[in-house]
Amino acid sequence: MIEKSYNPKDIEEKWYNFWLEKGYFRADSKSGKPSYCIVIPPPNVTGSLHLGHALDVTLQDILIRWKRMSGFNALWLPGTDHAGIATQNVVDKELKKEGLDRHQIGREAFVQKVWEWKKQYGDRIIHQLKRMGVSCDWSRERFTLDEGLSRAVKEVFIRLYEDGLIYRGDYIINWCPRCQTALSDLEVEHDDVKGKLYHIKYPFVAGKGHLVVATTRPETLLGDTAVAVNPADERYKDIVGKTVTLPVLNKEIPVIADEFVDMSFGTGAVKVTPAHDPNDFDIAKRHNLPFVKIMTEEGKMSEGAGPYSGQDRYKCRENILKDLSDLGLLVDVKEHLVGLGHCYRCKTVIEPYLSKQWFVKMKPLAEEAISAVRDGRINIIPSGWKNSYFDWMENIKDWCISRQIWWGHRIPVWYCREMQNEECAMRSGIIVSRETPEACPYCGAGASALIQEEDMLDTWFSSALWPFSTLGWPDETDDLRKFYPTDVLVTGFDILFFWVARMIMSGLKFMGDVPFRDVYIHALIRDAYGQKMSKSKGNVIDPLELIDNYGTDAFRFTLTAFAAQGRDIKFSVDRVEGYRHFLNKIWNASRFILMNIKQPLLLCKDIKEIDSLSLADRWILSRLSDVISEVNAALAEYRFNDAASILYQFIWHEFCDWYIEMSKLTLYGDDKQACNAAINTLVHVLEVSLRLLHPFIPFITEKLWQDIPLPDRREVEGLCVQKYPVPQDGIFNKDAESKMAVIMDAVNGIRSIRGEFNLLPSLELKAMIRAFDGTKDVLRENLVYISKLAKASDIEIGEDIRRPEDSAVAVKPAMEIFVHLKGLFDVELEIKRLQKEITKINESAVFIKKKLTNREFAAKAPETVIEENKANYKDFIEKIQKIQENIEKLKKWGKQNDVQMVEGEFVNVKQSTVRTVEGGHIELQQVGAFTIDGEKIDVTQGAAVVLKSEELNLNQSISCLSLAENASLNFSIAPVAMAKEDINVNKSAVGVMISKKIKTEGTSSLIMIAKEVEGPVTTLLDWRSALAFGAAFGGVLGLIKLLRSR
RNA sequence: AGGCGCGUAGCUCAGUGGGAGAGCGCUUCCUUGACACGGAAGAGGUCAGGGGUUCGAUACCCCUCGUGCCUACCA
Repeated sequence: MIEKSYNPKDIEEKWYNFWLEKGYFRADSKSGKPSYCIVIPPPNVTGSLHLGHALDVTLQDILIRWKRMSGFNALWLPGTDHAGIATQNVVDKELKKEGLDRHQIGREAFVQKVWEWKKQYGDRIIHQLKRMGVSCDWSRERFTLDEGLSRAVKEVFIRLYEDGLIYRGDYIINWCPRCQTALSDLEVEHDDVKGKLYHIKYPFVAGKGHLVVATTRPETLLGDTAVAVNPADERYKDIVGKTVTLPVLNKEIPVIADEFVDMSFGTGAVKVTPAHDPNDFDIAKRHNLPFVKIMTEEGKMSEGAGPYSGQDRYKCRENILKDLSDLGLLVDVKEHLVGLGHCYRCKTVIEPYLSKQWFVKMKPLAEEAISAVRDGRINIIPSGWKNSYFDWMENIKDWCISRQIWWGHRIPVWYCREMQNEECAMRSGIIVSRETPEACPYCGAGASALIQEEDMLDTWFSSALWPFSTLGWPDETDDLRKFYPTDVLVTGFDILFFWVARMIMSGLKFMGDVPFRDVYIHALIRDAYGQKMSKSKGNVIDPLELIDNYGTDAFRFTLTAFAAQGRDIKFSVDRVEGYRHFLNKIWNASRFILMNIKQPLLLCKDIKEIDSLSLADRWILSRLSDVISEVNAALAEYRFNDAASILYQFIWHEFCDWYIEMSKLTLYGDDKQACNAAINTLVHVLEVSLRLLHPFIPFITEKLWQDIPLPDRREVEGLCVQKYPVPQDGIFNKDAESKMAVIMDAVNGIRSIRGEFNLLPSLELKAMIRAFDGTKDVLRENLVYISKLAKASDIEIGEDIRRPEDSAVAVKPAMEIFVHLKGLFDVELEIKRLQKEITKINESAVFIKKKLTNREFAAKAPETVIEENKANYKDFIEKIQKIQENIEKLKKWGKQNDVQMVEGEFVNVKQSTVRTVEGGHIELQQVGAFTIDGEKIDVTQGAAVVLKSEELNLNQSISCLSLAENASLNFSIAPVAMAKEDINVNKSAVGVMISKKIKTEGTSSLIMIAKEVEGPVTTLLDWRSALAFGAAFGGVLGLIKLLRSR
């Protein structure tokens, strides 16, 4: 027997190992099945699992498991990324702890160290992924620095170079002074920072006067080689061509005219620092200005900065401002918001820096990539991201790919120092080669004359090849033939440009085909307040902690349920707990079903072979069929959250709340055949549901599925390789669904009355239902269900039912339900209730009426809409009328139902004792009868308890009176209704309970009876309070006051 | 500066040109033989505000406010 509640820890590791041992995740490059392939966005090898990964892989796993079960040769190719700068930084830090720095130990030793690090910690992320239950083909795991992938990187570099798409040159690049490397534009994060705009005087060399320039970076004036104004600027018309003196350095620089200058900004005059600003660089190129570098790679002032040489860039700013101020050249300082670039790895402020780097020409590559998306060869989902994609692609700039780091792919370039002939010189001695060259291929200089390029490639250069390099490219492998193009790429939008766009470009260039047909872009996960999670903010939720606390399945289901397209996810732990409850529900439903499979097994192989399916059976099978199509459809469109909620709704509210409850009737009944049909249906629906749920919550479904004693089970097989359900696994049956709707209406109607009158769930009700024709027949045929689910032992159904007195009503389409309430009835409450319902319906009715009477509507609205509205209106009006009739009737009754106080007396008292909850005991006195005014009253249910002791508390014995079980009390009392009206009591009151609770097998029901007035006792609704109350006031046997209706 | 998105129940969010849904939370009742990680019944919304298109707008368009993000060379 399985445990009472679900404990994920017991099963996850076991079944993951089972899957691995069976090799279920392995794809077959020779398979004849259609293939389906996803390459994982490779996490950083030194990273650890965060929520973003968790979401990403959960969605991929859902797709892969779904496709695998749906008969595809599914390959999910896993791997990790070497993450050049990030990994290098990590190892740098380690070295620092040892008091070392990578330059001290040298390049080779450092790289060796990183490899060791990778060996030691590189598996961590993989282990963490496995805990997510991912069904990757681990036999194909790749690492971007693997030999094969490195070969692909070299090959791509060389081919791009040969095609003239890679070049080397001096340009302004983004330089991180801390990481000491160039970065691509994408690797710079822009943040608006409060800064200042300084207005500085540049005196004219000839004559008096000066020009005022505005700058946010005064320290760069040391590298100024001109001042620029707009040629159209009237203010400076006569100044162009003059010479000004560069403050502090007293260098003469020209005033030039360039259209770039924005006349409206600052003073309209710009200092030009060609070596430290990309715009100034362009201006300088146009005007042949000199380039003066004033900073070092560490972000300190260099010799070019003259007297400030050696100072930190910010210290220098302070000093220069002071000097300018002293010289009277600083004329104004204004607050100014500056968009500052920061290194995406270390957040250091980026320095635009003139430097010799390698670049990829992007425009030619981008063109094809744009049309691939435009013409639909690649589908971006949600499609809103297409705009961003096009926008970026159409304005793409060349990609700086060289990095001054040691960990990664070294640029396969050598330089010939000798350049002995023209060709060699023409090529600047650049040798691009797959192998280390023995000699210069141009001038024949020997190996000793050749120096290898020190720089490494941007990590994203290798990631861009991931969809084909992992499949074996440049070799023409079976995998490549079979799985390229891959089917879908699942990732967050944060790497759309970094990675997705570049993969598309390189796939098209080198494979001649798109790398994937769909790109599914999911949301980013934020914390409960919508903030991005980051270590520095300390708001990071560790997925492994969630897994430990709630289990992988609950975590996965939460992520899935949240994964609505196009919105960020505000993640909170509470939600995970909620979905764990869902798993517990599944667990217990399974437990119930497995417990009820009776021996010998009567399980049938095919549910369609079972005759004598009941309405409930047919209904749930029909619902199942529908759910199967909906889930498949949702998955096909990447509507993960829809799929999750469809399943949640079905399992919990249809299967558990309705079907399982109904099945109990047949399960515990005498009809063997019906019972067999029910068991088969239960098992069938469970089995199919587990298959349906498997991609979402693989562990619990596998475990439970293994526990089902299926007749044709092959012991060794796992659920994860079973067929994914198709609609034929259910049996669609419209008739059953509409009949069930009638039954549900009836049950809901009765339950509503029970709930609103606060009647005990255990109280058996007596109901009458007025219904006609088909509805009547359906109700009659399925009376047992209504009786069971609504707890109504006595139900009468007919066309000419008349509403009994003291009954509450529920009006449903095609039926009116009356529930006898007898003494429990409260006219006022019922009238209020019904009037409220009328108000509600009336609002809708008025609205529709308005529409229907509008001539334009009748003329222009589509026929179907008009019909629909008419039908709705008719229903509303009928309902309102029926309810109104009921209200009228109630008002009449209300007059007769004056409340009276009646005295009564118990007779034939026998005594017995039961224990109270608190450890005391209650003496029960069995009563043969009960009289009021000498008239003998029958008692239907429960025991009337009279507290007769003078001073009782709960730990003392309480003498009670218990009424005979088979007696009946015709004018029973509505305890709750009374209590709601504030019963008033005084000290002479006697507490009376009519309660089944006191009987061993009983349920509870409570009545406080009171005489005369003094203070409300509304709160005395639970039986312990009642006992206490009775005890406090004491009581006298026989002195009973009853509220009596009529 | 431009672009994109969001604003729906107390919270987190679905959703659609024909008068609004879920989960959690809340209120009341209940230990009935899978489950209190449960069952039953309720309460709760001018669908941010204003204008327009339409027979009809929460949905489509425009504007405003609030909010988040992306891109960008404004010194």
